[in-house]
Amino acid sequence: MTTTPGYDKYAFEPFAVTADLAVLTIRAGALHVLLVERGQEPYAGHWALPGGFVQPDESAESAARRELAEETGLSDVSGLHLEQLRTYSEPDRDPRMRVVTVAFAALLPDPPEPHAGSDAAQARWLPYDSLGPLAFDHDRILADAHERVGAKLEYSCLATAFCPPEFTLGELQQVYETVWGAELDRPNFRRKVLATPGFVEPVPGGAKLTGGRGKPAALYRTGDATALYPPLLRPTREGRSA
Amino acid sequence: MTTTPGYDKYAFEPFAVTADLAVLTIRAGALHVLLVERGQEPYAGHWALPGGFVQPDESAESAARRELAEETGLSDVSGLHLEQLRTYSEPDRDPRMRVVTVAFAALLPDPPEPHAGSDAAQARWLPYDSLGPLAFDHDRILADAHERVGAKLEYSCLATAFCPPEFTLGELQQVYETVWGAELDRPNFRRKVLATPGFVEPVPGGAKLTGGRGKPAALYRTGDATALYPPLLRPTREGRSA
DNA sequence: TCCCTTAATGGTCAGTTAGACCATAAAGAG
DNA sequence: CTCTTTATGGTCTAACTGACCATTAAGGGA
Repeated sequence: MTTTPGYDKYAFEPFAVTADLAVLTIRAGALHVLLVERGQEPYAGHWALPGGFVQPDESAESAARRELAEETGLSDVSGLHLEQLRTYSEPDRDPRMRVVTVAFAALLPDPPEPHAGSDAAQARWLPYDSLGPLAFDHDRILADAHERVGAKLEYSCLATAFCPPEFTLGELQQVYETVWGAELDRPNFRRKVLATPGFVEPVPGGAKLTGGRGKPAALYRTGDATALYPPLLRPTREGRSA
Repeated sequence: MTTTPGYDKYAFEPFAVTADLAVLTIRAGALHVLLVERGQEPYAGHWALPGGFVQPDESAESAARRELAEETGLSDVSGLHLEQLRTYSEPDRDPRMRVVTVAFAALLPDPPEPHAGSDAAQARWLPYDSLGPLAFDHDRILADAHERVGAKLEYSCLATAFCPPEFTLGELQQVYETVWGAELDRPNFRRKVLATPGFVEPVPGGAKLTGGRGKPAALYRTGDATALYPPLLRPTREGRSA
């Protein structure tokens, strides 16, 4: 197995391939991530993104969805939004061996209590802010996931993936505000969402009443649109084009 | 080496990992792709994206850049834009063995004549339109590359990566038109580009004269901006939000 | 040499959109 | 019963886009 470039083009080193997940949700108005506590070295005691090896008969996407089901304990993850982020392949990302990781982002509506994986690792929802250093390069993967989701909110109808089947426009707005870390004007947000055909559609004859302290809000469901055109741009960030 | 999910989480199958490239350029107003002709089965005689195995001491990015240098014959590829697209890992994408491919898109200004790789495979620039079926799932990879680049032109200053060090606004506009397959209004395009600080900056005291048949165009260089805000959106495509 | 064509550049004008903001309605809390 | 809270509806203005016209400056051909 030579490593000389160009010497034998078909020499190759077998790598381990894993699928790791940045599972995001919004709980109590804050972005939360599903993390597992590592029980062994390296990074014993550190939090890490859930994930596992891709099996011979499955794609990275299949592996990610399987892991998602295992870690969240959800019986049906087929409808959840799962998005491939990118692949991390630096030679020294895992001190034990050469591991190539295909990273995914998953978006969940309500935070179900996490299910302890079969490896007995503790799985918990932790707030995105106030996270210590994660194991391996998972800080970077998580940051990439955050940035990707934030960007996709601009030009896609992805935000409803964070919402339960029926939701109010206030909840939808909170998704944007939480992910972007910025406040939005409520009437303007409302105008934009309702002006986009297929983003949301009103629930036939309902309005949410109890819990809230103010005027009851109308309930909406996810529409059939996937793209948001023109986009809903994040509040101006100075130096964005620098 | 078990494949039973959950049975032994740390069982893993070693995979071959390759980095494949969609090298794009614009030649004579048409989008061209660098392809190599396969000399052996499977897909002997078919065109394929250039690529190769990731070596033990390099990341997928390094491998992609190395392949890029080998296939194009360029001595310095360090300044070229290289972007990771996504990873293709379906179990049956290569009939010979399990191969996981990290795909990249590369953007080149002027089309240098391709360099025959060390495996003696013929490498050629072929027009993006009028391509027959490619080997493996490279059709899909190439389509994904096209879509990604087209999307990034909207909200980034990536277009100059297709241009030589000094270029006219007409050339820059042709990049957009070629990738998007749509015509743009010249004065409006000019207004937008010049209104974005750092997108392009004028060459100190020059104007392009000869070759062209009309009024000589001013020359510009790539600016220091990377993002385009607000974005330069593609002409309205009906059903975009459906 | 003198048009004619071509392409770059400069400008106008109206429709659309986004951001800021005010006003009203409808619930619960005290 | 009034105050607070939240949803909803509406206005107004600046910015931006898209369509379009005008002018300038080159080369080509009669």
